[in-house]
Amino acid sequence: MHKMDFQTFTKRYDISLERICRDIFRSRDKTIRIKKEETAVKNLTLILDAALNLSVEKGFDAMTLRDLQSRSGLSMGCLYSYFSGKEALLHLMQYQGRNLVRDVLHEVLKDEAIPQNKLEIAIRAHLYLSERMHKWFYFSYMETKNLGREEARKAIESELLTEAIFVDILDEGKQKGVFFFTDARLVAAIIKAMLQDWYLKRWKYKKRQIGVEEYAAFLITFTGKALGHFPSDLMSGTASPNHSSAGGEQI
Amino acid sequence: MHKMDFQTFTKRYDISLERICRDIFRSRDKTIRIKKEETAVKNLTLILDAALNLSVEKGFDAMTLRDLQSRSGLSMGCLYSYFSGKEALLHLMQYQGRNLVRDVLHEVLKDEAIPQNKLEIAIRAHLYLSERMHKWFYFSYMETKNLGREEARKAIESELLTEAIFVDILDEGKQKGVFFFTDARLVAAIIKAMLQDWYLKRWKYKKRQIGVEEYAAFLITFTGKALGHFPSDLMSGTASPNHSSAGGEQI
DNA sequence: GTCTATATACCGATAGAC
DNA sequence: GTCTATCGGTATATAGAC
Repeated sequence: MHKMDFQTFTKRYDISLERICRDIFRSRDKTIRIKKEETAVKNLTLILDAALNLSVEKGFDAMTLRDLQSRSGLSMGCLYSYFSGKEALLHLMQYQGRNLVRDVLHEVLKDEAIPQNKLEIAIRAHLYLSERMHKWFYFSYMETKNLGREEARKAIESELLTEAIFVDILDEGKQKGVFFFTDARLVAAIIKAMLQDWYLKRWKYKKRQIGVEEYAAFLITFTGKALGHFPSDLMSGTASPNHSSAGGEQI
Repeated sequence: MHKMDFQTFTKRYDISLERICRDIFRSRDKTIRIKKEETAVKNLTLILDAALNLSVEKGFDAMTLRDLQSRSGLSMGCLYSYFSGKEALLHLMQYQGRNLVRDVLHEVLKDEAIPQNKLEIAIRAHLYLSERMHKWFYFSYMETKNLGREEARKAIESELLTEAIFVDILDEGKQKGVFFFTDARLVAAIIKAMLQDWYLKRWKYKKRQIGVEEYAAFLITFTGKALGHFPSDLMSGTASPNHSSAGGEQI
C-alpha cells in the first residue's frame, strides 16, 4: 500500500468499535453469558465506549463500576453478564487492542519491498492507527502497569514485537546501503518513542494545530536525515494541512 | 559545565532524598505539625521513600494509606502529622520534583554560549537527572492525569517550560547557521519524547545493558545528524561502557 | 436478559489515650 | 509526637425478582 494517507487508510481498514465488539463476542462466547449476537454486540459497544472514555478521563483504577453503569446506561447485574469482574474487563480490552494493531501492521507491510518505503509505511500506519484509535492506545499505555504478571508479560511482548518490525526494516536498509547507523535496536526504540508521543501528548499537538499528516511528514524527514536517507519529496519540510478528523469519529 | 558525564554530574549536584525532604520541611512549616527538624526530616524521608516505591510498583491511586503505613513503619495518625491527606501528599511530591528539575536545568546551562554544546548539555542533564531520580520522574509522568485542575495546569506548564529551553537552543543554533530544521517546536517535542523514553522504558534499556552514557551519546549523535550538525568526537558511534550506577542509589 | 437490593470488605480520615 | 480504635462512606460483587 504505497502513497498512503490518513483518509485512504481509514477507508481501507474497518477500525470501528462495533467491529471490535463483534470480534470479541465471536471469540469469547464462554465468558459472555448473552446468547443473541445483536444484543451482545450492542451492549458490548456501550460498555467499551463508556469504559474507554472513563479510563482516559480519570484512569481505569479510579473508574468505578457505578461510573460504568451510569455512563453505559446498563445496570450492575447486566455488566456482569459481559465480563466476570473489573480486572477481566481490563484484560479483555488490552488483548483486543494489541491484536488489532499487530494484524494491521503486518497487513500494510506485506506487499512492499523497498526499505525506505517500508519505513515510511510503518511510521504512517502506526500514527494513523493511533490517530483513529487514540483512546485505545492511550488506555493501553497507561494501564499496562496495572496488569497482573502474565498479562504484563504479554504487553511487553507486544511492545517488543512492534519494535522488531522496525529493526527488520532498518537492518534490511543498512544491508542495502540506504540507511546508516550503528545500533538498529536503539534507532527502533526512539522511533517508537516518537510514535508514542503522538498519542501520549495529544493535547499539545492539538493546541498547536498540528495534524497527523504534518507530524508524519516531519517524523519521516527527521529520521530520514538522521539515517542518511533523504526522502526526495519531503525535504522541503512543507506538510499537508491538518485534516486529522477526516476519518470519522475516534475510538 | 562542559564535558559533563554522569559521575561528575552527581558529584556536583546534591540530589538525595534527604536533601529534598529538608527542603520540604523548611518551606512547608505550616502544613507539617512536627517542630523538631531532625525528627521531621527523618520521618519525611521514610514516608516519601515508601510512597515513591509503592507508586512506581502499583500506582499512587492503588496505594492505600495502610500500604504506606506498613512500608514506612509509621502509624496512620503519624502520617497525618506530615500531610493533610492523600491528595496533598501527591501535590507535595509533584511540586518538589518539578522545582528541582527546573532549577538544575537552568543551573547547568547558565555559563554556556555555543548552541551545539548547549544542546548536548541540556540532553545530558535531563538524562542524568532522570537517571538519578528515576522513580521520581516515572511517578511524576504517570500521576499527572490524576491531578486536580490547578495542579494539572502547573504540570503542563512545567512540560512546556522544559520544551521551551530546547526551542531557545534550537532557534539560536539555526540563526547561527549550525542547525537546520523548519519547526523548532516540533524538533523540541520529539527530543523531549526521546528523553522521556529513557525513564519510561527503563526495563527495556536495562535488559539490553544500555547505560545512560551510551544512550546520551546515541541521542546526541542521532539528533545531531538530523539537524545537520555532526559532533566531531561522536560520529564513530562508539560509546562509553555502562556505568549507570556510578552515582549512588537511585531515588 | 435485565433489573433492584443487599452482602461483605476496605478505603480515607479522625478522636483521644499515652 | 506517636499510637490504637473506630467512624462514615463507598467499592466490588452477588442473589433473586421480574
